[in-house]
Amino acid sequence: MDWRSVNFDWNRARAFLVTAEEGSLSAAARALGMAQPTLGRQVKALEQELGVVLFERAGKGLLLTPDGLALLDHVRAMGEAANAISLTSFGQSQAIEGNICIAASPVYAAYLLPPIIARLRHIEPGITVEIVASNFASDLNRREADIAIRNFRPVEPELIAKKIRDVPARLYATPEYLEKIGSPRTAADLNSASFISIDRTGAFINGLNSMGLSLTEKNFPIFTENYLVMWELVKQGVGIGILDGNIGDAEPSVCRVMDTLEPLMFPIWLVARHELKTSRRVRIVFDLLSEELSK
Amino acid sequence: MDWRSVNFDWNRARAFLVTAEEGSLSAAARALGMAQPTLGRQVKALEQELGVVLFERAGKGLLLTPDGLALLDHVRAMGEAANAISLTSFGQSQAIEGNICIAASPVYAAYLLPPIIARLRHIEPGITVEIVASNFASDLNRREADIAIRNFRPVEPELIAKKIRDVPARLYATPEYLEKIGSPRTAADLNSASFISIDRTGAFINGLNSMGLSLTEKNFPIFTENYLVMWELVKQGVGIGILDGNIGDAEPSVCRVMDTLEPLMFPIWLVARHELKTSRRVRIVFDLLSEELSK
DNA sequence: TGTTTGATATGCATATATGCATGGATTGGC
DNA sequence: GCCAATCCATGCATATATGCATATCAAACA
Repeated sequence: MDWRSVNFDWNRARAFLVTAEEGSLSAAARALGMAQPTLGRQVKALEQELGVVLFERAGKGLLLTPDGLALLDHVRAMGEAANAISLTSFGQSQAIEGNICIAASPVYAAYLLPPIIARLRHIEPGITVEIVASNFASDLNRREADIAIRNFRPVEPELIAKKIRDVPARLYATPEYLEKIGSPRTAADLNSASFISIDRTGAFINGLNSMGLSLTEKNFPIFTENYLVMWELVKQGVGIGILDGNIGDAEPSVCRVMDTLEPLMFPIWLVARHELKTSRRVRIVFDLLSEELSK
Repeated sequence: MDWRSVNFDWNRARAFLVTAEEGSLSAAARALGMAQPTLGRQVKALEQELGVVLFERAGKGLLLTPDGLALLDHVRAMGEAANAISLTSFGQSQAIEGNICIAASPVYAAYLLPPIIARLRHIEPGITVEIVASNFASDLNRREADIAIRNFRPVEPELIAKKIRDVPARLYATPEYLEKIGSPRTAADLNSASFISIDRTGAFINGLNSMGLSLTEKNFPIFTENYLVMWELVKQGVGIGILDGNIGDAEPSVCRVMDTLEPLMFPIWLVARHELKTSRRVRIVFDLLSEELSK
């Protein structure tokens, strides 16, 4: 076969791809962990090598030329293939040493993961861990994470998912706050209580009312989208918040609100890519997470 | 997006692809026009980078491992895309044939441009060149030229201008002439020297005096508006002339006058129409001029 | 068994690419 | 209209990769 046609610098194609997708050399350099001048020179070199003007240098940022646009599709294909190489080789690597990236919600990342990570580091000191704490489901297929802890059944059919168990969500507040609002014992007693809201859409109210309460918007004077902030507010005695029962029960400064209330149940799913089946490292961490989260 | 998964050395993937397809490092090196040790090191580095053993080193030739085989499909996909990039860009770079008109002063046209044009013709035989040698700024907007070399910042805001660098203007004469006037070493020694003037307005005298000389009209017995004529007069030992230091220094028959004299600095600007951004042909010539004039 | 052939590794001088620091230019906000 | 922020380009010291010459190795063959 004649390989001359692929005999250009492939790294420069990578530079072009990331630059085009990110929109600027600086952003691309940050994404790739390289220096901006390096990427600039690589793109310029690719233009010379291919004899095509890829970008218009336009003061702020770069502008893709029509020629560059025409090439972008093919470069994207290269990137997809490169991604597949990376994922496949990651799965085939039998080395236990290496990095594992775990995605979880901020609450789980802050309160559930630390002791598990500590144990993992003790058992397998060769494994380093990266934690992506986000409320948004990380894209495992793009390797934003290797393992994800989610509270819903994953929709991606190509992913491996394991349901760990159902956990209760309960209401918590400080004893001082509960005393202040008259130590509520029935749902009606909570009609004048303050709740810390964690969404704007009203789904939170509906969820609580489905537990048997009858709350209105006036019960939610405080809003934050951040669960950790909500929890700190609850611990400070500002109002009532809802949280995973296992985490709430472990916090000594708060207590359950109306223990008789039936808790809201939700599932914990552990999700991984197909490489789980071939990579020892992923398997070890997955199994450990599964075991610890079942407790 | 997360680009970490494509952030490995793509050239090493190319090395793996061609090696696997050709069956040996030596054959792959021949196909790619590289040295065999280079390819061997690239493949080895890829194995380390991915944490996968790709080849079994077996005395005669290499043997693909199952892991390597699993990756080969994805690497082939990369190669296919790379091939598409190469073909597409080749088709697009076909359109560079045509004429380019370059405007420059007669001196630059005579002494700076010829080697650059020669190189351009060598690199891009499809491009033909027209040179407008004039002291008057050609009107690019009227397409009197596509690219202009000027010694001042262009005033037209719609033109694209790139400052190449500042060049020194120095005094030159033949060694014989300098000896004849007493080998001048100070500014005062030049008070009886003959200069070849290249303007009538007196700006030339003022320019020289701003360098530290103290000349009067009697020092300018010869006038020509043509720099080339002036330079020939200097080379014939008629008197002292001023010229771009890079051109003057390259002329063996003359030498600098009073080397201690601080040279008069003036800029070189490369100017083009907005078309530069869309025309590969203009871009190629512009970049070449920029590169060569920077030397 | 010795020899030839075609392959992969290694040492070293050199070429090439990279990062850092900085300059220059443009945009957006106050 | 000025200032700050952001982005691209350039110069230079350094790190990295490459090529050449050569050593080493294994298999085929006389």
